[in-house]
Amino acid sequence: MATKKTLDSKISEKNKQIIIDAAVRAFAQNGFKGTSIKQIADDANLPKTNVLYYFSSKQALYTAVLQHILLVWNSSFDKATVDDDPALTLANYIAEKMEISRIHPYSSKVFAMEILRGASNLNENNFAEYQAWMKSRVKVIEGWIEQKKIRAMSAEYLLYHIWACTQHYADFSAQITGLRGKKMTKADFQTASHDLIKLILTGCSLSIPEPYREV
Amino acid sequence: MATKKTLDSKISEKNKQIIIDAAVRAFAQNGFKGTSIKQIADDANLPKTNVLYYFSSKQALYTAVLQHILLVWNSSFDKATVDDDPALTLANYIAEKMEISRIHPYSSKVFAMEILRGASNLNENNFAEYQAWMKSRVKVIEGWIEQKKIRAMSAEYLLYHIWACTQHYADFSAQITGLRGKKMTKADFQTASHDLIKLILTGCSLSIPEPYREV
DNA sequence: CAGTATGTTGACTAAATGGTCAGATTTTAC
DNA sequence: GTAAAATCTGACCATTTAGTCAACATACTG
Repeated sequence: MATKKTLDSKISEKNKQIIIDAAVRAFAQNGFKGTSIKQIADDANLPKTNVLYYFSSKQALYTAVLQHILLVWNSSFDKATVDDDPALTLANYIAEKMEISRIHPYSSKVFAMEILRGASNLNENNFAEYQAWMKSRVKVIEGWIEQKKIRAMSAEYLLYHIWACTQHYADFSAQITGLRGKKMTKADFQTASHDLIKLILTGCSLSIPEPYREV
Repeated sequence: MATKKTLDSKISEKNKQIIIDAAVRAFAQNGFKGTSIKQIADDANLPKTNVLYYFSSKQALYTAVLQHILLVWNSSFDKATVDDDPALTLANYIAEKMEISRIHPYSSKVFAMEILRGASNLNENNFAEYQAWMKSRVKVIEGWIEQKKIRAMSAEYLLYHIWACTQHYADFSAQITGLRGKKMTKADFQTASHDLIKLILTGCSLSIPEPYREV
């Protein structure tokens, strides 16, 4: 009885991962209701019943997908303090969020859809954690304002605006691609990222830190 | 044969409007696949078959909803020229888009979902029109830059950022409500709007026009 | 007012799909 | 090596739902 019962076997863990990856793509493209288990199973190269062996229902799989997505979304800003430099901290945060949009567009889309639909699948726990994060981050920004390191403004709205802009590049990629006539490359993301950093930092009356200065 | 065949009767027009309104709400909350015709019919207080009398299929109704939404989204910025004042023009545009988010949150959500899912229901025509709009608006902003009325920056990304922030207040309202513990009031929207205008205009090195100065 | 066009509706059908179950196969523990 | 646990899978079922149809009702037109 040395190994814990809850410790998943290698094979179980591997298959769950394959299924979740397929599910993220499918949910992002067709939403919860619009995605069938069969679709996910086909994409994962498994029979439908096998998917249901690992996840007892479509809802359970969807919940697992959401939790999985939340795990990925950590950033250095989570641990920033009032003693850090606001310009560099915010610039790094924006750059990291842009990179997440570039690398995990499907995750971002699933999350966006979940919020659009009313966030009814995010549990109390998720929200409590989120609220605590928000409270502490707002406090850091307000500390910067008190120290006159950054102009007076609403820390809450500032965070919303950073999220909105950075996530836009993942969530609305179809629109952006349609308007430009081609997909944004890695280099385009770099340009957009620096452009956004300049917009927001300048908007906060901060000067642009060295690593983000060139456009 | 005086009246055109295509001219809808009063009763037809009225019912179509009722159905579309119900459909916007339903699609925003459950997505295309997740919404049943019966749901829409119930919400519109009509039998399901009656809905199918006016719209030959769910897809046709959805397409009509999208076209209907696009109609609403005009703004004074559409007709701005390089001779207009950039600060006031952009501030007005942001304020208008914020107001649309406040008043038509369901429309914004349906549109966002459509883009998220790949925009496959927006036809060539829609996109061509959109591209033309974009091209002409970028030209205006670049004109301002040439005249040194506004700092050098990417006009394209600026527009994306304005859309992202303003639409965020409609599309992500569930998240915002969850984080604050209560829904944003009209006054909150006003504050957020002015806050955003200050962020973006300052970010463009523009001073805030009189009507938007107080926070 | 007669006849046609428009609008309304319940009954029905076919397909899709979430989920169950029982039995077969493979892996793991001792 | 053997038994138990974990994994795999096809057959099956109940439900939901988009869309059809035919009959009936109302509005419009000359």
